[in-house]
Amino acid sequence: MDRFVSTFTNKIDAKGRVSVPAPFRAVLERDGYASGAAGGIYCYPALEAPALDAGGERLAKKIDGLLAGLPDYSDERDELSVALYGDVQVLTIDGDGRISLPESLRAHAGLNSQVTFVGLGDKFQMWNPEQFAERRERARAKVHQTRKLFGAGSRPSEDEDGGSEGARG
Amino acid sequence: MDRFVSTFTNKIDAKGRVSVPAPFRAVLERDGYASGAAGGIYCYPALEAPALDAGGERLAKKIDGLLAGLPDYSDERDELSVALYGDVQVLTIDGDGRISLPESLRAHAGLNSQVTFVGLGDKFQMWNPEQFAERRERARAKVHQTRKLFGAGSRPSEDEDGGSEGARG
DNA sequence: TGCCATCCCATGCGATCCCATATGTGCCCG
DNA sequence: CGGGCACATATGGGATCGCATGGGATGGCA
Repeated sequence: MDRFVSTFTNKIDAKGRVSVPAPFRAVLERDGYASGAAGGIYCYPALEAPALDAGGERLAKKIDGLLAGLPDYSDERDELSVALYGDVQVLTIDGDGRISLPESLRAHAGLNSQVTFVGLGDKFQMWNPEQFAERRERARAKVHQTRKLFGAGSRPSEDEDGGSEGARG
Repeated sequence: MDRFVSTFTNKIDAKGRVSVPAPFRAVLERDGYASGAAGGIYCYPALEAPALDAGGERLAKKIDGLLAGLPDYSDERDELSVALYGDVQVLTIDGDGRISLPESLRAHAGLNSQVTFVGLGDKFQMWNPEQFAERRERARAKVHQTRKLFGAGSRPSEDEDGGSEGARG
């Protein structure tokens, strides 16, 4: 597997450390992260949410690509550069698969005792569990509506609930 | 055969494990699932039914397809990703053809002692047997009615036989 | 020299693997 | 044509491994 999927909630211990979910670590290793050695997790405050974005090399390259698409000295690029690179922290995973989150990052996401890791494919996010619960509800509602858009065009009978009666051949 | 068809009902054991019907396993293997190795079953709560949707690589690609059209760092994409990837669990099939269902998934589908596997072609669903029975009754009634509209009332009572399509009793 | 970050070790719990068993099915042989 | 044997599947239980988590030790930096 090579994508970040599903969600996990882990504890922050007294020293500010938190275990990175094992499946995510596996993805990071495939993504060029040499466990215990050089490399690291790129982590920065999410632009529009009280959460942290994080990922490996692939994420770093994506950010580069995003900036590359903008004219060199545009305001937009400067803003994005500052917003993205400016707050990036390179986190290292210790021998036990844990990272320690700097205070500045914890503050942005409102992290105190627990962290919810949310897989988003190319990257993952770290949330305060409660705030994430809200966000998830919104996201679900949105998918609901988006799905109808998709379903309308393609195969109306194949998706979701109507399918149960298709069991018999 | 390369599609999920028919229905099977298996037990959940004390550890929360349940056997994936052998025919479904066969489909999964053709779909890129390397038994015992990397890969897995992608499983998430169905949006409009108390059931779980599940499938192999083909299903995963479908999910990717939904996101493919959206710009990389838009808020919209993040939101969709949360709902799509965030709720997905990657289940691994053990050496005996069983998966173990996490509590979060079991809760959504109301699964306790038994699971009804329902083939839907590209994917399959997992239901609480009782809830599925209800759902099927409604569906059957609907079909009946629809048939009358078409004037195809040729075999009004013989069709469904109330069969015991479950693998075992 | 004191504080902070990293590393190492210990532990409990849950997940995974492996083996055993029963039952049903298909096949082969008589 | 019928009985028995071999195989596959589903299911239960025990053993083992990995992961998350807590605490102590060690080294670097101020």
